[in-house]
Amino acid sequence: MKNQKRTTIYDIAKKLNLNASSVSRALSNNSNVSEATRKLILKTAKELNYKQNSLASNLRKGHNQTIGVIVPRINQNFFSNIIAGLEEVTYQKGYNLIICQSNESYAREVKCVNTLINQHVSCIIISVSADFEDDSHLKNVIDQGIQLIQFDRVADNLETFKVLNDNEQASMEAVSHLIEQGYKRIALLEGPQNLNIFKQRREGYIAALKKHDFEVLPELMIENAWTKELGAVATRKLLSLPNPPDAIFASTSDFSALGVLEVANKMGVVVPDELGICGYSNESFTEITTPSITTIDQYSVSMGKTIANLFFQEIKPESKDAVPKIVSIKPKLIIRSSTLKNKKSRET
Amino acid sequence: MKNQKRTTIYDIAKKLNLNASSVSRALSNNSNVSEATRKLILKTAKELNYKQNSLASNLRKGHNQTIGVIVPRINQNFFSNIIAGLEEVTYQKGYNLIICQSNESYAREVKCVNTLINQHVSCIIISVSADFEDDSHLKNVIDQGIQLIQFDRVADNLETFKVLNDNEQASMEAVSHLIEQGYKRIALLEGPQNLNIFKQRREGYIAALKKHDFEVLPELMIENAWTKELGAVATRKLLSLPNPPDAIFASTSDFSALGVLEVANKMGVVVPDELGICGYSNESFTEITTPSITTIDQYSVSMGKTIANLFFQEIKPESKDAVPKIVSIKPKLIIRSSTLKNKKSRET
DNA sequence: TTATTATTCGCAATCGATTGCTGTAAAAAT
DNA sequence: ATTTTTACAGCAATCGATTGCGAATAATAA
Repeated sequence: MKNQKRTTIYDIAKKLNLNASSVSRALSNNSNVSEATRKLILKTAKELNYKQNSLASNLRKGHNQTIGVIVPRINQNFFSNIIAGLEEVTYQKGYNLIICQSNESYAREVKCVNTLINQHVSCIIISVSADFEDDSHLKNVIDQGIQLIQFDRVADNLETFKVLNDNEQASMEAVSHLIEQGYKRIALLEGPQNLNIFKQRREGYIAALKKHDFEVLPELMIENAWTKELGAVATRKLLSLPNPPDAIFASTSDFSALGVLEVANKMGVVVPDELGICGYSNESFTEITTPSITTIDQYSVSMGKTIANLFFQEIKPESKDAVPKIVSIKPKLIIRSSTLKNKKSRET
Repeated sequence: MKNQKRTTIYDIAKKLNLNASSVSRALSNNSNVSEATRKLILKTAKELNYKQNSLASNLRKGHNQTIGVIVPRINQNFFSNIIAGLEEVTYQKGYNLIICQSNESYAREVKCVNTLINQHVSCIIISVSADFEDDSHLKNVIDQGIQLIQFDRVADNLETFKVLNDNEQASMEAVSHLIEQGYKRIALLEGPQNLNIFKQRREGYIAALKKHDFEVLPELMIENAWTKELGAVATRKLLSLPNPPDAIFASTSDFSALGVLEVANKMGVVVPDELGICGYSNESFTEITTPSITTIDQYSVSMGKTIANLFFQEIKPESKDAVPKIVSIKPKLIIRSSTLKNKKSRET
C-alpha cells in the first residue's frame, strides 16, 4: 500500500547472496543456472512479490512487445471490432496494444504517431483520419524502423503492408443488386473523397451503372453525407428533385442509411417499393429496423485478426526485408428487406 | 527505412560538441541552458529526426504517463464508449492508454493486470469480468503502488476509487414506471449474481415491487438471461406460464430485451398493450426497433471522462493519501413505446 | 581592478534488466 | 592422477534519458 519501491532483481540477489545476473537468468528461463538456485530464486521472487519492470527490460533488449493502434474513433462499431480482433491475436502472442483515437483530426493523428514512436512500439497499425493531409508522419514511422500496417483507410502512395476491403467490388455488387431489383434512378451518398475508401465506393457505383448502361447523374451523387443527420438532409434534397431517385445507396455508413430510412418513413415513401435503401458496414441495428436494411458486411473482427496475423507471420520473423503486401478482403452484401422490391412477386 | 539505430541525445551532443545532459535539458525545457545552445540543439534534433525514447525516460523518472484499462469486451457499446471518454481526457493530459480485454475470463483478467503492473502504468482502470472470483490481483495492484479505479462492475469489498452507476435506483425507476403504466405482473431477466451490478438491479426491482405492494414472485425472476438468445428462451418460458407476466424488465441488457421483443412479435403478443418491455444500456438500436424499446442510459462516454478526471484531479496530485471515493452516476430512464401502455388513452 | 554572484555546461551516478566474457569448481575423459 | 570439458555464477558494460553536484566562464557589484 505504501509508495515504497518495488522489489527488483537486486533485492532478490541480495537476499540470496547471489548476483543480479543469475536472478535475471533464472527468471527468464535461460540456462546457466542450476536447478537448485533457480527454484530458490523463483521462490523468493514470489515471496517478495517481484514484478518485472518491462521498461528496463525493453530498454535493454531494444524492443518492445507492444503494438500501437490508431483509429479515428474507438467507439465506432467497425473499429472497435477491429480492435477486438487485434487484441484477440496479439494477446495470445504476449503483445500489448496501445490504442489511440485520432478523432478524425489530422493534427491529432500526427501526435498519436509520434507518441507511439517514442514508446518504441514494434508496429503501428493505422486507419487514417478523415481530414488526412499527407503521409510524412507515416513515412517517419518507417524511417524510425517501426513496422507499419495500414488498414481500411490507407495512404495509397505509401508502400506498406495494407489490409483492405475491396470497396469497389462491394459497392459494385450493391448497386448491381439494386439495378437487378428494378430500381432505375440510383442515388449515391458519398464520404470525403480524400479518403481512398470513399473514392473506391464511388468508382464501384459508377462501374455498376456503366455496366448496365445507366447514366451517371451528378445531381444524384451527394458528397459528405456520412452521419444520420446528413443522410436525412441529403434524402430530403433528393426526394424533392423534379425527377427523384427510386433508390439510395448510402455508401458512407449504415448511419446515413438510417437517416434515409427515417426520412422516407416520415414522408410516407414506402421502402422498398418506392425507394430502395442500401447501407454500408452491417451495423447491428440494420437487422432490426423496419424494414431491415440491406448492407455490406466488412468482417471487421476477422479483419482485425488478419492484420495481427500479418504482423506475426510475415513481418516479424524477418523484419529486415519483408515485402509490403496488400491483403484484400471481399466484403459481403447482406440483402435485406429495404431493397427487395421484387419480394412480393417472388413470394407469390 | 534501414533498421539502423535511432538518434539519441548522445548523437546530438556529439555533433554539437556538447554533453548529453545539456541536450536533455534543452529538450525538456529546463532552465540551465543558454538560449543560443537550446535553439541549436532543437534545430539539430529536428535535423537528425530525433525522437525521445520514452522507455529510457520513464525508467529514469520512475513513472509513466500511461494508464491501463481492462474491460470485459472492447467492442461492447458501453465499454467502447467508456474508453472513448477516457481517451478523450487522458489524451489531453498527454497520457496514453493501454487497453486489454478480459473476455469475461477471470484467468485472463489476472494476466492483464500483471502485464500492466510490469509496464509500470500509473493507474489501472478496470471493470471486472463476469466470472470474477476474488480480488487478490487487484490488491496486488495497490500493493505495487499503482492507483486503482474500478468502474461499473466492481469488487465491493475492496476499498478503492469507484465510479458506479446507481443501478438500484435506475432499476427501481424502471419498474416503478412499468407499474405506473398499469402492468401487474412484472418479470425480471437477471445477470450473474456474482456481479454487483446485477445484484443491485435485482434489489431495485424488489424494492419497487414492495413499494407498490406487489408480490415478489420467484417464478418471474429468470437468472442468466443476458444475451439476445437467452432473452428469447426466457421469454418463451415466461409466456407459457399458466399465469404469464404482462411486462418483462430485461435488466441485463438491451440485447436480451431485443430477444424478448422478437419472441413477442413472433408469437403475436402485442407490445406494449399485452406485454411491456424495458431494457438496459440504451444501445443505439433500441431507438429504432418497432416498437422502440424503453431503456436506461448510462451516460457511458461521460462516465469515461468522469473516471479520467477523477484520476487527474483527486488521485494524481497527492498520490500519497487520496481517500478512496465513490462516485455514483444516476442513469436515466428513457421511456419509449415498448412500455407506453397508456399511450392511446393519453393521446385521445 | 577585484570580489561576488549568476549562467551555463560537464561529470558521473542512476533507473532495472540483460548479456558477453571471465573465472572457478565440479564432472568427465584420458 | 592428470587433463579436458562442462556447469554455474560473478563482473561489468550496456540500453537512453535524467539530475545533483561541481567547475568554469560570464556578468555584475563593490
